[in-house]
Amino acid sequence: MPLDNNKKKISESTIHRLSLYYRVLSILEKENHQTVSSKELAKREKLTPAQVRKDLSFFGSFGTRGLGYPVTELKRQIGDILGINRGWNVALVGVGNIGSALVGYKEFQRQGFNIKIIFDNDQRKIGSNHKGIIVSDIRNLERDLKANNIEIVVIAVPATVAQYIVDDIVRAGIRGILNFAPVNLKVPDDVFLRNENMSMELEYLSFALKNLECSKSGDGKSYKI
Amino acid sequence: MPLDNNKKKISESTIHRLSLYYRVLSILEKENHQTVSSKELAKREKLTPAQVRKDLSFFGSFGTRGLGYPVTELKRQIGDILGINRGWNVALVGVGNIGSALVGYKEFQRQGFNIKIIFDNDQRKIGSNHKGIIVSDIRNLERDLKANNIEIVVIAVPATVAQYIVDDIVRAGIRGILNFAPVNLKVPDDVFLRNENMSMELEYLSFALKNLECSKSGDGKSYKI
DNA sequence: TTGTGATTGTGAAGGAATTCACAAATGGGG
DNA sequence: CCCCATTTGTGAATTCCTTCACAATCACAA
Repeated sequence: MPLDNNKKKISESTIHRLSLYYRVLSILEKENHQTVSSKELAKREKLTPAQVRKDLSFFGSFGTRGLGYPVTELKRQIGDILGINRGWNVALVGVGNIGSALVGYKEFQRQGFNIKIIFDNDQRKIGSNHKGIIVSDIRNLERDLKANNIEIVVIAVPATVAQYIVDDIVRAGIRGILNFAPVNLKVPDDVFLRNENMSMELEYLSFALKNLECSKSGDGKSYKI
Repeated sequence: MPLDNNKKKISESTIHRLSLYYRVLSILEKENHQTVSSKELAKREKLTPAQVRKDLSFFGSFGTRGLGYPVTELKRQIGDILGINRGWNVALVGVGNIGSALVGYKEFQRQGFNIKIIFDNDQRKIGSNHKGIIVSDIRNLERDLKANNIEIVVIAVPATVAQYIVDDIVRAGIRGILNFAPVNLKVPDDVFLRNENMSMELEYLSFALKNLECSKSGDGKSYKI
């Protein structure tokens, strides 16, 4: 048993919901709301007020009884928890279909993820300009990752080569990887790998539509067959 | 109490795992495996064998005791369950950054999602050719959705206009919507809406890296703080 | 034909996540 | 200055999901 004492377990879903709260709070802030109740927050994300309060309570007491949560302050707090206030240096590997879309994806910058460098192995792409960033040669991956203090790498290369790229990235000391290739990558235990599987939700829709006659269940989260 | 009898509840996570199984089975098929055990299947997706067997058991008995599951047959079965064998007519709204990436995203076609028509409201884009598809005027949305027998619509428009588009889509009778806009959309109860939030996994990485010193827990699914 | 090793399918147990329910706290109004 | 309406924070209860554990079954070999 390692030193697990006085450390609370935070589930993956709680973290994902923090992302949702953050987004809603950004909107509320623009709409000039001073405070927001767990009830309102829940309604905007189709959750329960208790869920919102419990999620937040893992990290502290941010609200005022009788009033709710201070919008701007809570947004800052969640940003701190998620670590997106500080900003991150991100590299992108692969400027194909998906890659080029990600370079211009405003939402990333807005959340503090700054794409500092882009890699590709295609001579025709290397040296070209994408939204102000010159595409680098993948052969200089390790050197350039270090030179740019990259902390997170986004992979948008064909599935067939993704594992080789990941191996190089890990060797370069990167601990955080977001993978868009539709393949399961192997990384050491001390590296965080997350997958973005864009077909998954479509397949869920497909399943839901196919079973339409059986209708949605109450919470919209599960289906009868 | 409605007529819930003899209807099993299938959770969202089970469906998502079916997607994973399907992908692995496609690979195993290419690698000419005849059969696969729950153990092997589990290993390839970092799950437990029991999980694999239970997931499948919700839908039937596809394996042979002592042998495992027949690769090609199981792939077909899961394809049937997910509804991706039959193919779906998909429309895309918005050919910006994300939209144009999705048009060329091979994985969609491979899973039976065929983008038949593309809409935009930008006069400069309407009429232009994207991977063999001529961009249609959003003003003809309802007419063209019906004319093309569209069943699923993918939304890749700016967050500010997404709700208006969705309202139109719902009015046109579409029951399945995949939303890439970073905003929470309202749809009637009988419409299936799924969100693809590409920042979410990056934010999860951010959280994980920020809390690195506290280390990963055993299963890599939760973190101590 | 029968024995053996492997693997499924599944109730039951265990664990995790969500919801409930209420005491504690607060701001505002009279 | 105190009461009331409101909302938080949180143990306890509940629901949901995963894992365990083993009987049932099968292919294959001898």
